[in-house]
Amino acid sequence: MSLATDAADQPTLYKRIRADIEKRILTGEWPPGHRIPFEHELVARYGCSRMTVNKALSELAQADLIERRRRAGSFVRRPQHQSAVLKIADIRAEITALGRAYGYELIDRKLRVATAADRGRLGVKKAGKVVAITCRHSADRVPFAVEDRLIDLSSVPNAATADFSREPPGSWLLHHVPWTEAEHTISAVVADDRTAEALDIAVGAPCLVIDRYTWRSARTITAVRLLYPGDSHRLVARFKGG
Amino acid sequence: MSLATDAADQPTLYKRIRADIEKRILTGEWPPGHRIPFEHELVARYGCSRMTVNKALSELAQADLIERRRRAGSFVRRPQHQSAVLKIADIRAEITALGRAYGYELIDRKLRVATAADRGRLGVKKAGKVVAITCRHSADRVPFAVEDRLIDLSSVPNAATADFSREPPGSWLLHHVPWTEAEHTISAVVADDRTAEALDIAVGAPCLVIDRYTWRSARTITAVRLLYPGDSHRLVARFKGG
DNA sequence: TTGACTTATATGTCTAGACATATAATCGTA
DNA sequence: TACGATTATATGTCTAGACATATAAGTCAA
Repeated sequence: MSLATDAADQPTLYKRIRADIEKRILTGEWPPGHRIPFEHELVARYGCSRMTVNKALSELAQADLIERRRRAGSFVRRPQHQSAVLKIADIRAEITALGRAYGYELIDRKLRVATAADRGRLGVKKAGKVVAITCRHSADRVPFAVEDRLIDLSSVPNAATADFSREPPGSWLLHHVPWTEAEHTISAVVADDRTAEALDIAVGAPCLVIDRYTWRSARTITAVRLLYPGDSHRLVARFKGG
Repeated sequence: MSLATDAADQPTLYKRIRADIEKRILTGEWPPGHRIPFEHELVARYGCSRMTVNKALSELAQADLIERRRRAGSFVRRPQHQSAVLKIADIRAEITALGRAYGYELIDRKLRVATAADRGRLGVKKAGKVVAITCRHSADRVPFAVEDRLIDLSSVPNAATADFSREPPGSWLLHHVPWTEAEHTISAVVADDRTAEALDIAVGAPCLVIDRYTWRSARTITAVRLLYPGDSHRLVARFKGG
């Protein structure tokens, strides 16, 4: 994530090793797919112990700059062409973290055999059962977001009996179901009647939309659409570059 | 980033330690500002060496979940009230990467002494000169985004003479000016007359907005607002958890 | 009360080993 | 040739130490 700077600014060895490699990757000297020197080679080059180069390489791997493969070595990764990453734990945590009072309201909960629309949304073919939930999150008693969620009961049978009248489904899932993969799509819409009412905004007002799909090893867990008032809510990201 | 999963899925100790702490943070059990047990306490609790807990804590620090302070301890960070990270190199690269034909049109370019509004937007106090640019990006001849940009000439004097009629300012800056920090804010608005015309959409149609500020070590370089048609454009992020 | 100095302590980095584990490469066999 | 078993090897994790360093907290003097 960060760029290589002068060695003078980075007295520690592992940072220098990391910066050296990072620089070669970012300048294109080592293109995607290029094999980085083995740990034992770097150990020899820098005259340090293996743990030191291992720390440097581990951090580069954590930053997705390189990929490490046992027995094969470490390789420069293809840059995520538009890597948009959005990490949301859950809304309750988000609001609480902002120091505001969290409020939750279950608007609707239905247990049904998946309709064609449900199946399309979840990306499944078989017509199993699903739970459909509509609820509202608020911060300091002001509507913060409305949530429209579908949970695949064949993946999460427990969800059929969970009490979503008090605990938001996102938090419940977070505590009960581990996930392996997720996808977020951010877009914008204008509020329809139902949304406008739930968010207490005007019909036609802009809304920020986050669609999230969550899988557990190729098995769909849940699909959720979150609608935020577009003028008040913002997704902010701050990051370092070179 | 990742969620806590069963210990069975995470055989290694440092990952379990990391997951345990992560879970407590994400569930709010350990709120922002809370002091995490000292390394030596975790060493005692898990019965392992200090390097093992150090690795767990280092990764949490790298992921910005905690902050480590010498002599004081490790503390839960206030989550970037919604930690959204969005890295976009530039629109031209984005469109090209999608395999679509990139088109660019300069709509307006003005060189002026910064107005009060300009200064507010750039976050500077002195009334230096700025370049204000409005342009349009298209993909396969369909409007993709309109860009409204301000460049601080006291930070980037070269921008005064750069030819933005052919090269988009984002690409030009990327190649000519190194940056150290950036901030993105994503929101939603409805199209006004000018935007509707530029994007060839209806007035009142939803638009996704990305505001980006770029700095070079505390010095503002540029402020840009990108407007995308909200129904067609989407920011997609896919990531792994667990 | 303020400022300068000292001290205690938690983290930061590093070492020289160890064993585990996934897997590329090799070899042997059908 | 194709496939299965074996081996070599690079990474993954871990230990029990070490010294460095930033800094919170305490001490003492002006």
